[in-house]
Amino acid sequence: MPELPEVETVLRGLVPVMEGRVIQRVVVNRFDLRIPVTENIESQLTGAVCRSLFRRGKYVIAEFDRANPLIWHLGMSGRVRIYDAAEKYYPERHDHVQISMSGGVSVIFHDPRRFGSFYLSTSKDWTKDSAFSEMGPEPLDKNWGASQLQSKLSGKKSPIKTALLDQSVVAGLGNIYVCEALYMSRIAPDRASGDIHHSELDMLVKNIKIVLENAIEAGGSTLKDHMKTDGTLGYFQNQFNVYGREGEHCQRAACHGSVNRIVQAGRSTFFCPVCQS
DNA sequence: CCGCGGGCCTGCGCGC
DNA sequence: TGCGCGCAGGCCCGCG
Repeated sequence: MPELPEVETVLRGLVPVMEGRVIQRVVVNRFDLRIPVTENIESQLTGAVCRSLFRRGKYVIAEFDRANPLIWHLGMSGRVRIYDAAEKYYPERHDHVQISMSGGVSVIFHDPRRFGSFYLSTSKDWTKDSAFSEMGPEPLDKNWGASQLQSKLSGKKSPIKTALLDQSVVAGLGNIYVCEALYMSRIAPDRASGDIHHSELDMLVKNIKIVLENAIEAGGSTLKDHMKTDGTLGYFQNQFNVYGREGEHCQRAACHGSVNRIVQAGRSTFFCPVCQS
């Protein structure tokens, strides 16, 4: 799925069609996502005004006037399509939820692997939902820096690659951007988290922010293109330095290394063993 | 408590 | 062309 930048892109596509509008109809085709879709979600959301739509980590949250917040996650394969009033909806396999908004726009949640979620929080306060109780800081928050990261990593023996995937350390990072940020920072992925010097973490934090901001910017332009064509909000192809480039020459001109792939905690890690140490 | 492996699902690309 | 396998950007659970 979608890591933070993709979720942010989806969010930006949804805000203009959902925020401030009334939900006119909800159709759920499948309730058995990894976390089941709330029973009766159709009746709970029909007629509700979407007050605000925002992102936390890899989740999209919608707040309503008369229903508890919607906790929406795209899992690994989740996508969103948008049909405006003039367009015909062409159903596809794995279209699990359709939301019709006032103004005539329909939002489709499509997720082949069904690792995503689409449920109403049991609390009026979304922060009380268990998805967020242990969630770490937002990496793009101005207040998130090397000291905040270091406090989460101190004493940790797990490799830095694995630690950065832990949403309680920092929210929103996934396999791709962790690999990219470590490469940019010249930090080897198998370094013990607790041993990484503050100055290195400072570089790492800066690069995490840069890689995420660049991806969001790329998503923004992709979004513009997609909105003109098929209305799909999903992944966008990005130019990665190491991710998926096993065997290729390191992108750093002066480096004679090549991209290696190893498995850490069951996940592929791509890195250059020459310039990352 | 921590860290890892497995499981949840379907689809895709690869090698044979 | 068909088939089996490995792999996939996430997250939770259980085990050692």
